Amino acid sequence: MGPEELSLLPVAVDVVVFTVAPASNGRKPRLLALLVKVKEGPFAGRWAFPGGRVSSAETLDEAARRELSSQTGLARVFLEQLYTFGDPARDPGGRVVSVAYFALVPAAPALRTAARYAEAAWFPVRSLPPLAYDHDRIARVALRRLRAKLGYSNVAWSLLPPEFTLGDLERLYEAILGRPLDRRNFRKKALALGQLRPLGRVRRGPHRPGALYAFASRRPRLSPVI
Amino acid sequence: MGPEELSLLPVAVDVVVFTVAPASNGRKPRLLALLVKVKEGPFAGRWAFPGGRVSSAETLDEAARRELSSQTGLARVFLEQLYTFGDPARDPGGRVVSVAYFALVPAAPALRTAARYAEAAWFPVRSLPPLAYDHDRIARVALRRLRAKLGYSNVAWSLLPPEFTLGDLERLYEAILGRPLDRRNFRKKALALGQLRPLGRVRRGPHRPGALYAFASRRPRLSPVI
DNA sequence: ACAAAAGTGTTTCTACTACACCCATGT
DNA sequence: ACATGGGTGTAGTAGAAACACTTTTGT
Repeated sequence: MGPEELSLLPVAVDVVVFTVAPASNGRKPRLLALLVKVKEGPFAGRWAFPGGRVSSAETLDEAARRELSSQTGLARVFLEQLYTFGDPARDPGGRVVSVAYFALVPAAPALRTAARYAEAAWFPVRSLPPLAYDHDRIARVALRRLRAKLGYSNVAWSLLPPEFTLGDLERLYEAILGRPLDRRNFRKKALALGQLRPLGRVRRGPHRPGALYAFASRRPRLSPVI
Repeated sequence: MGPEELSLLPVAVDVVVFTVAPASNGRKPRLLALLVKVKEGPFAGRWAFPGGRVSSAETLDEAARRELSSQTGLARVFLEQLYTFGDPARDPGGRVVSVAYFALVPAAPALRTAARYAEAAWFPVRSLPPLAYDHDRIARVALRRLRAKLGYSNVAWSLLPPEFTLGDLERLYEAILGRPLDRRNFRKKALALGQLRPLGRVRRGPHRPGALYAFASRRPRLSPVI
C-alpha cells in the first residue's frame, strides 16, 4: 500500500438555501438563493454558498446546520443531502471534498447583520453572480433537484409560512418551475391530495379575500404531489 | 477557530454492484449484489461492499472504479454516486466518511479468483448476509434508488447483454421490482418508447424463438421508461 | 368604475390496468 | 404430445390538460 492509501482529506459541507421572495408591488415572487462573500483564498471577494469544514465529532448533517447557523443565523430549515463533489481541482486552494446540501426556508427571512455573521445576501436564482469554486455546478444540481422534488413530494411546504392561500401556493410552484400553471387544475390537484386544512379564515387585501389554508401535517412527506 | 476546524478525515468510497443472475433450470432470474470479505478491523471476516480509501489525486468516481477493479476485476460498469455517509460512529474502527456508489453490470460476470483479488461473491439481494459497518443501510438506499430509477430512466440497459428478447427485459424488471408484470402491457410500453431496435434475428431454444433486440442508444438516458 | 386576485366545471385526450388465448419450437 | 416461453388486442378507468367567465374586495 502506497502512502496515498492513507491520505486524509479536508471534508466540507456547502448548503444551497432556497427561499421565495414574496410578491411585492406587482412583481411575481421569485426563487432566491443565499450566498455569502468569501473572505480568504483565491476566491476572496466572490460569492459562494455558505459552508465550511466538517469537524471530527459531528455528522455531516450537523456540520451543515452548524455552518449555516453560524454564518447566516438561519436555523430550523428543511435540509437534505444533495451530492458530494470531490474533484481534486475543484478548489484551487487545495483539495477539499465537499458534501453539498440543499435547504428550504419560508419567505426570505431578513438576514442577521451582526458582526458575528458573514456578509450574506439573497440572490435571484435566475441571475446569480459569478460563484467561487465549482459552486455554479452545485447550483445547477440543487435547482434540478428542487424542481424534481416538487413533482413527487411536498417539499413546497417548507417554503411557505404557516398560513397561505391557494394563490400563494400556486405562485410558489410557478416561481420554482419557471412557468405558469393552470389555476383550476392546480387547485383541483392541491385540494384532492387532502394535505391542506382550510382554516375558515380569509386574507384581506385590495381585492377579493382568499381562503387561508395550513398543511395538515407539518412533516415532509413523499406522497406524490402536484 | 478551534482545532476541529482543521480536521482531516479519511474519505472512502463503497460500491454497491448489482447484477441479475440469468434464469437457470427453472428458477427465475434474481437480483444479486457483490460483496467482499473484510480482512481487518473490528469487522474482519464479515461481508461488505467493495470499496476503500480515496487517494489524494483522484476524483471520487475514479476512486470507486479503481477500488472496484482492484478488488474484483470488474471494469466498465455503469456507475453513479448514491449518497455520502458520514456518521462519526458508522465505523467503530475510526471515523470514515464514505461516498457510496451504485453500479450495474450485465449478467453476473464470473469473478476473478486470482490471488490479487479479494475474496468476493454474488449474493441475492433478498437474502444478504450480515454486513459490516453501516452497509445494511447503504444496501437499502441503493436498492431503493435502483427501483426508483427503473421508473424514470433506462438504467436497465446496463444490466442486459447487447442482445436480448423482450422476455429477458421483462424478467429483469420483475427481478428488480420483486413483482410480476403484465406481459402485454410491458411489451407495449417497452416498444412505444422507441429505444429498442429489432435485430431481425431470433434466439432459439426449447420453445418458440424470441425476437432479439438491442438498445438504440448505448448511453444512459433520462427519458421516462417503463 | 376599475383593478386585482379568488373562485368555479366540463370536455377531451392520454396513459394505465385488467384480462385470455393461440403460436412456434425442442425434446 | 407436451412443456416452455413468444406473441397479440380490447375495453374500462383514472388522471392530466385545455379552456373563460363571474365574484369579491379596496381604492
